[in-house]
Amino acid sequence: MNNKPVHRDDKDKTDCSHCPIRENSLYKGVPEEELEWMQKYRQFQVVIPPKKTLYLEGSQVDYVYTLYKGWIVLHKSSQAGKRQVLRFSLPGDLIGFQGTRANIVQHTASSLSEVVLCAFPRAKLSEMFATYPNIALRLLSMETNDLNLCHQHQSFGNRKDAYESIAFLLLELFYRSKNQLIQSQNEPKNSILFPLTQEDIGDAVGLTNVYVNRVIRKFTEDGLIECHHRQLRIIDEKRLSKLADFNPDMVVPDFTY
Amino acid sequence: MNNKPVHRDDKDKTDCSHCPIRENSLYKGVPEEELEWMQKYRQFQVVIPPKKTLYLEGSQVDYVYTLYKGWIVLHKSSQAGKRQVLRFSLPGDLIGFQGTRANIVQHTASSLSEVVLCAFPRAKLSEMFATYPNIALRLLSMETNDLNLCHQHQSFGNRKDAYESIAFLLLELFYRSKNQLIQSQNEPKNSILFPLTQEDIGDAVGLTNVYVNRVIRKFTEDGLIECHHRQLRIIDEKRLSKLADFNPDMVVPDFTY
DNA sequence: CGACCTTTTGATTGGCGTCAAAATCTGTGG
DNA sequence: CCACAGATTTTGACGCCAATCAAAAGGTCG
Repeated sequence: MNNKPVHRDDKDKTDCSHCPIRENSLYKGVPEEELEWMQKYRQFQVVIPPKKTLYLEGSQVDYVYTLYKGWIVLHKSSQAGKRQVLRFSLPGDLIGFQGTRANIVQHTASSLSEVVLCAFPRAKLSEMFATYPNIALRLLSMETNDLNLCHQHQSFGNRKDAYESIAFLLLELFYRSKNQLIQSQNEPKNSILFPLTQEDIGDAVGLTNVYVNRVIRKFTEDGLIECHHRQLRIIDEKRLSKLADFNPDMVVPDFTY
Repeated sequence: MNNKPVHRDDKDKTDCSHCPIRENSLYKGVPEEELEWMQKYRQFQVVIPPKKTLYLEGSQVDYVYTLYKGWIVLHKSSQAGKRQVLRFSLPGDLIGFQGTRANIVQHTASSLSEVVLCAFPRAKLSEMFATYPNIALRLLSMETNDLNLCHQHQSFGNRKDAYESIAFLLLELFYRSKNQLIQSQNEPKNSILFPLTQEDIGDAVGLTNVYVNRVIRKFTEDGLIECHHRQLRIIDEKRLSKLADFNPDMVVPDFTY
């Protein structure tokens, strides 16, 4: 994987006015005049090939991104070289908001497939909040949803076994993918595009790729799922949900404001 | 543990104007006029004895709380009855912001010691943001800090072993406690008040109380810590930090705005 | 002082990691 | 369009960290 952050030298930047802003949940239900204001500040579009780094842990990120197309993985690496996946970001998600002083981020963001993002300058956040306070509430809601999902992932630690953890993750991604405002066309009802390797799954739930493989095979043999060619099909959703102690409300975002 | 949420019937509510608002990090550096406005809306103070529930997973929480005194644990319980600790909240922390539609929270908050909280009505958030946009930025920063801490906790899953996880948690709590704006008096430099049981620790890092005990004993024998009578003393901070792959920046909040 | 909670210790078990190697897939260049 | 290199998946054997079960000892509070 190429570790050099993208668009440091401002190439790849193109106008993003053609990205349908309405399709991002951040703007759902926002009055037209607010949208026009937002539109003005969405500075540019970024297109990244698969397996590239959007930004690195410890680097300064002066933009907030909305993911328009493709999957991104947020992760951290330990001294020992092990990787912890924090979250898989799907189209419609907000990325790069978790900066602290001087906009330093604490995690790395990498593309899993080809991705398209729109960038919004963080420096304008203050102005935006002053002009449209409701956007602040909305952003807070999105952060809250992120935190709730993160809490779910924390619970991977005390689940019964590897089967439960992996089943939960698969269902989570299935439902989040189906819940996107931006829908892929020509996709069977029980199937989604799925660009993860078994190692990605392992790094998310805290298992080795070898053991993940054994579990996935078992699920396949038992007729619960099919997972080939970057496509995930949930065959027996009911049984899988029961195994995972899962229900969709646990992972689908929910907006207060 | 008594599972009935407190102050459902509005007892225990007293004026909280004597709680020094300046001591909460939410208000650090906020201009005097904004503070006065905030003060007006802090509705009441809540005092809770140890081991009581502030609010239950799935219930409606119409207030945001700032913790003034004592420790609180945020946790979830699985079908299997196992408990996952999401976070220990220390004085100065914001609690109960993670509500979604209709202010339903996804976790339970319980007191570990006697706690004192100040409550702010969520219904006033919108008004507050419109009046003082900078408070919105500050709240977002606090949420971001929470999320970063949550990401650290996610990484308990792929740490080398139990020693590393527990060492990290102890150091985290030590530094967060020392970093509080509200300082306990008469406290030795290398020691903090520590109301957790070994079972609490286990539920946070994903280990059994039995194994936590073995690790803590080993740390004590090796002269790394002392932990008796609700008091934690870090004896060999350097060695413990190395063992945990820890540095304070990982857990101490950091405000952009 | 007695009931309950928390800590401590020992023996046994098993889920998952580790190591290794083969099979299959994917994408890239000739 | 095929060939080849690297990435990913698959399979097997073996070992260990931490879970589990059980019970005793120490602490705490009414």
